[in-house]
Amino acid sequence: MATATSSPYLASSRILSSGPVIHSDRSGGGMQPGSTAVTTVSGGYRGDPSIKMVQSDFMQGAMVASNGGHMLSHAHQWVTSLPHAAAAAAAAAVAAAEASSPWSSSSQPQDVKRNAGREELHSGSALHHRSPHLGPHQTHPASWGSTSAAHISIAEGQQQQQSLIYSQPGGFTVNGMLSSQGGQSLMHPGLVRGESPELDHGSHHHHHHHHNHHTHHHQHHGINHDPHSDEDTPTSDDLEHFAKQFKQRRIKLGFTQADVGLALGTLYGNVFSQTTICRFEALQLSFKNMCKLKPLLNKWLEEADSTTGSPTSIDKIAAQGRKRKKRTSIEVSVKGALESHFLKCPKPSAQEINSLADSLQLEKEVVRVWFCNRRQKEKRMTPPGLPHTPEDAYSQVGNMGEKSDYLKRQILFTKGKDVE
DNA sequence: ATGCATGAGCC
DNA sequence: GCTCATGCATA
Repeated sequence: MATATSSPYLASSRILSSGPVIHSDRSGGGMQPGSTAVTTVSGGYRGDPSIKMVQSDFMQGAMVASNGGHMLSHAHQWVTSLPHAAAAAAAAAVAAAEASSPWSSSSQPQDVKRNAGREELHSGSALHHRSPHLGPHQTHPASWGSTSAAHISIAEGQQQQQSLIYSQPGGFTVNGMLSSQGGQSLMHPGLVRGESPELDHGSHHHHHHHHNHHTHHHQHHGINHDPHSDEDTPTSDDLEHFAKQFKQRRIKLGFTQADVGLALGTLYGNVFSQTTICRFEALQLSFKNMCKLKPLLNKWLEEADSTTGSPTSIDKIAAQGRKRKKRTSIEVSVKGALESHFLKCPKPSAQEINSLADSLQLEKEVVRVWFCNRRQKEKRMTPPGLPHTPEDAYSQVGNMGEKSDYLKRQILFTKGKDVE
């Protein structure tokens, strides 16, 4: 009721019913039989803290890469689950205020938007939970590597200033209800400060290679330039180094990426997922985003190894009641088609998307989102399609001569230091 | 580790 | 509708 998102899927599923309900309807642009995409049906439960944790931890350890194969599913179906009564008291209150939006009925962070608190972080009590396991793992699934366009534009011409400090869905910390241990509700950390004005290029063309994107220099007000200080906009090199360092320390300390994400929540009120931490370590975030997270992670790092004996386990704040569309699995061949279209035209018009969707037998929305994600991927610090296995890396060092400096260092980066 | 998805804010 | 930050679900 409160939020009327512009999501086109609103029509079909709504919140109601208990337990997973499969809706197999779809209006406008539905898939035809023998479609090229499959929407898997499985998960669909609302966030259960414990499960979430387990999943995250598990994720890091196991890495089975076996794919049964895709079956052609008829219509798409997404699961709707009920925001059942298990909601935590505080959360319930917030959640109650809102219950629209196709799949997510979780409360939105409408409380603290950007601009809210921007004071320095006052770490009350540092808590992080250790993961009992600590498994050595890693087997990277080969990326669908065929990505050729490897030009990364770190922060293109248009600046958009996001809300860097909103609380996450589950973290109703803003309302001062951190039901956890110590209780103290933490405010949002301030860190949204100045942007580096020298983020080059405004070029939207990814069809030629630029080099040395990391070679930008900060030309600030002549203050101190301490790469280790979060007072200053770091260079790509700083970030790269920090990321590596961070990962190393984190592992030594015995924390998983998920642990860190949660700890950040307890420390600063901003919970992050395993995904984000992972992407940070792999430099797969935008330059700007990296800069934003660095101070936080740095802070955590300090807290972490200084507190190397503080058990204090926290409870996991969970995102309750989320109904999200099932992830569409796009066939490899179709991906190829999309990819080639992307190379020709990274920003297809609505019409183009429509026809493309039609020819590929995909929903328009799926295609649109695909392009959005693809574009976003292009903007990451680390170009997509880089080797993820030492072998590949070695083979690449051979003909390194033709690659850009940026790519070179990325390759070396992934090759040498990237160990977990 | 990564693919597809959501949503806020901007245009 | 786009970008950008972020994450669930999956491989």
